[in-house]
Amino acid sequence: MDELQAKQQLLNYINQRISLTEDEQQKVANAFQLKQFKKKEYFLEQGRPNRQEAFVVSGTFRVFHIDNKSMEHVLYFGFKDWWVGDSASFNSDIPSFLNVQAMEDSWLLQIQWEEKEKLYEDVPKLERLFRIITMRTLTVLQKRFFLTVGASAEERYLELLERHQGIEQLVPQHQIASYLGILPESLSRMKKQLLMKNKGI
Amino acid sequence: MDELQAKQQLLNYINQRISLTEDEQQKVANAFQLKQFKKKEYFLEQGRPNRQEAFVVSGTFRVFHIDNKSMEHVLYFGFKDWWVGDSASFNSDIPSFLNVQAMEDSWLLQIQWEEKEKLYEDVPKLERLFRIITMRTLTVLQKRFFLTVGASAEERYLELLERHQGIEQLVPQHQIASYLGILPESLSRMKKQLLMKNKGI
DNA sequence: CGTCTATTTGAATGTACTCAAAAGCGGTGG
DNA sequence: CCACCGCTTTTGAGTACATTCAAATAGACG
Repeated sequence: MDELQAKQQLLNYINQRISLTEDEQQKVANAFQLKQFKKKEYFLEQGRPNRQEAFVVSGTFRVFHIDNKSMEHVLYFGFKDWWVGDSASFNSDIPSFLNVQAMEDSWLLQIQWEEKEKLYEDVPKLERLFRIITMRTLTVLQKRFFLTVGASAEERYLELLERHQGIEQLVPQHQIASYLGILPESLSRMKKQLLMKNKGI
Repeated sequence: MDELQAKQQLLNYINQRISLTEDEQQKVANAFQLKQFKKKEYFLEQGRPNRQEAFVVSGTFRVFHIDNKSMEHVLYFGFKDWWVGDSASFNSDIPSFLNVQAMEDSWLLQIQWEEKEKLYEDVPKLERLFRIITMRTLTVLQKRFFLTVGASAEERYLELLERHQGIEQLVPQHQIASYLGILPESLSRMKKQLLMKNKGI
C-alpha cells in the first residue's frame, strides 16, 4: 500500500464534500499516518483510553462492544472510506467503549487527537465537514435503533441484505447475527425457514 | 414567557460551551424565534418535510417514531435546554422520521434551516459547537443502543430511573414503557415483580 | 491430516407479547 | 360536589419468538 495513494484516497473523499486549496490538502495529508492492520489485530480496544480515530483505506473492520454478560454486539462494519473510532474516548481520557478489529489484512489512515485539533485550527472548513459527517452517522444510528426495537429479527436480516449486498460473502455468519442482535443459532434457524418459504413459493 | 429571557437562556447555554462577542450573541438571538406549544401540540410530525429545529426553553417534549406496525417508540424526552428536531429532515427535504410533541404547555426557540445556515456563515464558531453537540448526542444514542440490545428490560428500567431521577413524576408510565421498548402491560408486571423482590429483602 | 472454529440441529425454557377484561385515576359538566 | 367518561394501569391466560444448553456436522487453516 502506497502512502501517497492512500492519502489521495482520503483527499478524494474530502473533495467530494468540500473544496480545499492545495495548501489545505497538504495539511490534511500531513496530519494522518498510514498503518497496516493484520487480520484480527485491534485498532481500538474496549476499556483502554484512546485518542485516535481513523479512515479506512482498504480492508474491513468490525466495530463492536462487549456487554457485562460478555456478549459481543457489532455496531457496524467499517469498509473502505468509512471512519472508525470511539468519539467519546477520542475527545477525552474516557476509556473506549468500543472495539475496532480488522477482519482481514487492512490499512488505516489514523490521526491523533492533538493533530486533529491542530488541523481544525489550520483548516476551519473541516469543522463543518465533520459536523455534517457526524450528523449523517447519527441519522444512520437512529434508523438502526428504530429497526432494532420495531422490527423482527427476520425483517432486520432482510433489510441488511438489501442495504448491504454481498455482505454474506464478506462477513462470517455469526458476526452478522451479532450485528442483528441475535444468536448464531437463531440466525441459522431463520435462514432455514426463509429457504423453506422461498421453496414453497 | 418573556422572549428576551428565553434568548438569554439560550445564550447562557452557548456561553457555557464557547465564547461569543456581543455582536455574535445578537446574531444568534435574532436567528431564533420563541413559540409556545400547548400540551399534545406537535412541533414535528412524521412524514412531513420539515426544515426547522428547536431549543427547549421550558416544558417537556417526547421525540418518537411510529413504525410500520403502528407502534410508537420514544427516542428521548426533551427537557429544558435540550435540542429537538430531525437532523435528516432539517438538512434536506426528506420527510421527517420523527415526531416531536409537547407533553405539557411548553416553549421552544425555533430556527429555520436557512437562518441556521446564515448563522453558520456569520458566526463560524458555531460549526464547532454543533459538531461537538452532535458528537455527544451520538455517544448517548450509542450507549442507548447497546443497552437496548445487551440488557434486559428490567436493567434498562433501573438504569433509566438512576440516570433520570424523578422521571416517573414527569412522564406517564406507558411512555416510559415505550422508551424502554416494551409494552405498558410488561412494565406494569415488571414493577410488581420489583416490589416483591424488595419486600423479600 | 488433525485441530480449532463455525454452522446446523434438537429439546426445553423464558421473557415479553397478544388479547381480554377489570380496576384505578383524573378531569369535565351537570 | 359528585357522577360520569375516557384514559391509564393492573391482572389473567395463552402464545410466540428467540434463548439456553447440548451435541453433531461442516469447514478452514496450519
